[in-house]
Parts: sequence; C-alpha cells; structure tokens
Amino acid sequence: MVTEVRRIRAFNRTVTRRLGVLNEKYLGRDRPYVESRLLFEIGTKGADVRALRGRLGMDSGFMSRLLRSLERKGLITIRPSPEDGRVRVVRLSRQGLAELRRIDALSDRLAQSMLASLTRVQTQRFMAAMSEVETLLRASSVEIAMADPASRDARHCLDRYFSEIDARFSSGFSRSQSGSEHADFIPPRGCMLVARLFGEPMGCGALRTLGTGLGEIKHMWISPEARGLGIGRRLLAELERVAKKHRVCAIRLDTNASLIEALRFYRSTGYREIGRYNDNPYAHHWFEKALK
Amino acid sequence: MVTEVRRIRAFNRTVTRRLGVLNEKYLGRDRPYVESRLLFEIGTKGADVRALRGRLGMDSGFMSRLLRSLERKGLITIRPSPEDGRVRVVRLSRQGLAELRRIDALSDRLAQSMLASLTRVQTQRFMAAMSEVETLLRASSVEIAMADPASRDARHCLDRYFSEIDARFSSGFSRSQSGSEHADFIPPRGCMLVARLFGEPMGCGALRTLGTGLGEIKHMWISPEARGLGIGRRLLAELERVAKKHRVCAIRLDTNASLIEALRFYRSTGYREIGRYNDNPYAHHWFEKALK
DNA sequence: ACAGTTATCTGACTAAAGTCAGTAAATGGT
DNA sequence: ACCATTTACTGACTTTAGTCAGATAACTGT
Repeated sequence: MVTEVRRIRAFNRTVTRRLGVLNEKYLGRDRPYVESRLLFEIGTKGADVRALRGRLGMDSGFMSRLLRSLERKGLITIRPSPEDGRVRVVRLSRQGLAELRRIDALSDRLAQSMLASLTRVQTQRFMAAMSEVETLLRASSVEIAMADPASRDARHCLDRYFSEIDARFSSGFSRSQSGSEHADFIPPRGCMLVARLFGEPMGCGALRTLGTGLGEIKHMWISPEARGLGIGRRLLAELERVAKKHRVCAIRLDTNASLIEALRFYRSTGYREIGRYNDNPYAHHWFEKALK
Repeated sequence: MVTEVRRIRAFNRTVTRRLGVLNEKYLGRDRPYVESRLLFEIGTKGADVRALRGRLGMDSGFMSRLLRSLERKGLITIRPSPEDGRVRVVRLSRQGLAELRRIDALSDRLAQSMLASLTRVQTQRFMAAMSEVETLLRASSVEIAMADPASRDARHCLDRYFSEIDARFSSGFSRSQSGSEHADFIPPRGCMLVARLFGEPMGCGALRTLGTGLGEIKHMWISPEARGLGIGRRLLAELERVAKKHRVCAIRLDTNASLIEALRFYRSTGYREIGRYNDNPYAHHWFEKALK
C-alpha cells in the first residue's frame, strides 16, 4: 500500500507539472483559462448550461457571468431548450467554432511537443501506458450512489437502458409491459444505484424485494462509453451488500437471450441458472445467487 | 501521428480532470493553493528562493510576498545563503514541518482514493502503467540547450561530473590536470549543451575541436536521478549535429575503464575503439566515430 | 390550481493570483 | 575600483476566479 501511494504521488507530481503548466499556458494564453475551458466543453455540438455546470462543477452565478462574457465577445449563442424552457442551450457561433479550432490546434501542438523528443519505441510504449492509465483512472473515478428512480440521472439511465434493449431484443421491447414500478426501487422496498463518472451518469442498477428474504436485480445498465471499467461488478456488489443488510438471502434476476455479455457477466459473478420464476415475456434465462 | 495526438489529448483530459480537481481541493483546503504548493516545494530539506522561483516559474515579487506570508504564520524561516549573500535559503520551521506532514497525509489520502475502487489486478496494472507514463513523460520533458560553460547550470553539472569521477576513478581525479579550458567549449571553437528537466540541470555534454575536421566529446554527464531517460543519446546526437554543421567529419573521445556504462554507451552509439590519441592520464579507452 | 423544485440570472462582494516598475544589496568580471 | 548582473524585496495595481443571497420564470406532482 505504501509503495502504491508513493508511486501515485510521484506520478501525480510529474504529470501535474508537465500537463498542468502547459495546459494553462497553452489554453489560457489570450483569454481567461476558465473561458477557454468552457468553450472547449461546449464543443462543436453545443450543450445544456445545466450539463456544463455539472461537468465543470461550477457555481451557477459564475457560469452565467462567463456565458454572458463569451456571448458579448460573439463566441456563443444561447437560447432556451425546446424541451424545457428553464434550461438554456449554448452553441458556438461561427466565430466560436474558429476559436475552438484554434484551441484544438494548440492542444495538438502540446501533444506533439510531448512526442517530439521520444524515439519510436518510446512513443509506442508511451501510448500503451497512457491508454492503460487513462482507463484505470476513469475506473477509479466512478462514483456509485443511491438515487431516486425519478431523479433526472436515474431517468436518463433508464431511458437509455430501455431504448437499448428495445433495439437489441429480437422482438423489440415495450416499456408498459415491463411490470416494474418506480416505487419498487425506493427504500425500504428496494433501491436504485447510479454510477457517475465526472458527474455524469454512466450506469445504473436496481434492487427490489420479491418476498421475504428474496430480492431481484433489475435494470442493470452501463453506458457504452464506460464499459470495461468494472462498473457492472461494482454496482452488483453494492446492490448485494444492500440486499444483505435488508436480510435478503437470495437474489434472482432474469435476462433476455440477446444480452450475451449480461449472461456471461451474471454467470461469472456467482449466479446459477434456475427455472422460470416469473412471467416476464422478454426473459429467456433466470438466475439466482445465495447471499452468504 | 494523428492517433497518437488523439490518445494524448484523451489522456490529458482525463488526468487533468481527476488529478487537477482533487489536487486543488485537497491541497488548497484551508490556505491558498500556491502557499501549500510552496510549502511542498520547500520540503523537509529547505531550498534556495532562487531555485524555488525557477521550479515554480513564479514572479519574484509574488514569491517574496508569499514567503513573507508564510513567515508571518511561523511556517518558515528565511536566512541569507552562506555562499552567496544575495540568495536566501528557506527552511520549514517546526510548525511548517507539521504542516507539510499534514499536506502529505492529504496527498496520501488522494492517492488512496484513487485505489479504493480498483481490484487487486487493476491496481497492479495501474502501478506499472503509471511508472511507464511517468518515466516517458519525464523523458519527453527534458530540454536540451546550448549553454555558456561558465553559467550556473553548466558549472553545477561540471562540478557534479568531476566529483563523481573523482569518486569512481580508482586513482581519484584531480581537476587541475584535466587539461580542458572553458574557452574550448565556446562557439565557434566548440560548444556546451545542458539538459534540463523542469528547469533544473540534469546533464551536460561538450564538444571541442582538436584540429581541422576533428572534434572531441568531453564532460558527458547525466544526473543519477535522470538516467534511463535517453538523455545521453540525445545530448550526443545533438553534439554530433553541431559538429557536422562545423565541418567536423570525425569525433573522438576518451574514457576511464571504471565507467562501464559509458563504454557500453559509446560502443552502442557507433563509436569504434582506436589507439591512444592523447596523453590524458585518466584515459584507458579511446574512441572515434566518423560523421556522415 | 397551486406548492414545491429546478435552472438560470443579477448584484454585491471577496479572495487568490499575478504583473510591473523601481530599489537595494551582493557579486563577478575586467 | 568600478560597472553590469543577479537576487530579493516593496508598493501599487489588475485580473481571475470565485461565493452568496436573493429574484424570476418554467416545470412537476398532486
């Protein structure tokens, strides 16, 4: 443990020095750093102010003022969202896009400066190690928390979950027939967990009680961009922990045959296939695991 | 090239997000971030104000004020350097040391928080990849520049070089007999290169002309803490480049038998062993390489 | 319809981080 | 001995990066 901590601190120090300094010098050259950063986060596709605030962890007043400043400079346009009149959608203007390209070019130059003095072999090793570090850093940054199934993040995950299974099930999927209610996933009857990466929801999982001592896992979903980080395992372990605390001694779940990774995943985490225990028309496989 | 740049940018982004945010939140909790950072840089051993300014790239007025603030809080003591009355040496007071330990503890906590959610296997891979990235990031951060042999950085390198060979040569080493003058390494008669990592001198190498079309490499030295980064190769390549530009077509050098890495290094970079070409009493091996 | 929530905005303020010009002392080179 | 440099310090100032307490409008659930 001590060695690991020392390693991380050395890494932290070197990386902060190299990237931190250059980042700020490159990106914040002729405008405040946070403004560049904001332009960068808005990106070519534009974004909700709300989402930006979440991603950057910024005070709403401060954000508002920054947006006003960028607007005055003609770099962005702000208009209300068509779906929700409270939220604003920010887009880069033609000028803002040009500015973003400039920032991108600087950012590229920074990246190239990091390669300039390395040999070919060093570069290859560098790339591989960076991928690895990035993946694991993302994995270690994922935070799992209880959430109300009606909350925005939970609904976002569920919506994406349902649209994904609708696309993947050979028969499609109709949400009205799914037979699970939000209320099932609110303590003490059950619970819902959301996994977030840098503030954005990347996965969910829910638990409900079927009867005394019997629980059921529902709605396990991981966003495609966050797969391979071990989030599924962490969600499941956490749900099982919660279940155990509520005196659940066996957990069941069902799955559609088209979800091959899910089948493999449950088998590898200790779930045994059992006979049909419900009348879910979309289920082909039923599993159970005893909690000890 | 495009792939590499994209990789680096993704890495850059994830790392900045994870480390940057946490760093500032952890370290800057109850005092300004730069003050914590300064305490951290002063470290248990203390430091020259000059060196601190270089390392942190700080305005001297700003630095002065920060030091005054830390002094008022009783965290540091400042006194003139015994060697040079202009420079000040900063040391942490008892209280400052306690504060540093507190910062260290927070820093450790940050490191641990990065490991908390990883499995054992993930942690191992993480450590290996971080070492690799750190090494290569350091390698890529080394900057090589021409320097006056009388400059502070060059003298620092040469002093350490001579004291190292004095320790390693079985017969010791006396600088007065070395027979090379500073003036030899000033253009156009020769040149001296210094390699710097984050502003601090980490290695040097010099070239002088022996006769028409004939050059000689002298004083190649790499700081122990920066070995294995490929600095030697880069210095040598750069010296050869300079030599070629000055119509040198062959380069010679001599070496003491105790410098085994040096012998291996020169052999592997294209130098062939030749007969004695000078009367250097410390030399056991003589090399030459033709420049094409 | 209405109470409670959410998203954004405004004004008033503060702390942090830095810049710049000029001064004074010590040092190094000639 | 003297001049140019280097190092640190001071004062005056600016910009950057926030925080906090409301106000307002749009939405949500009942």
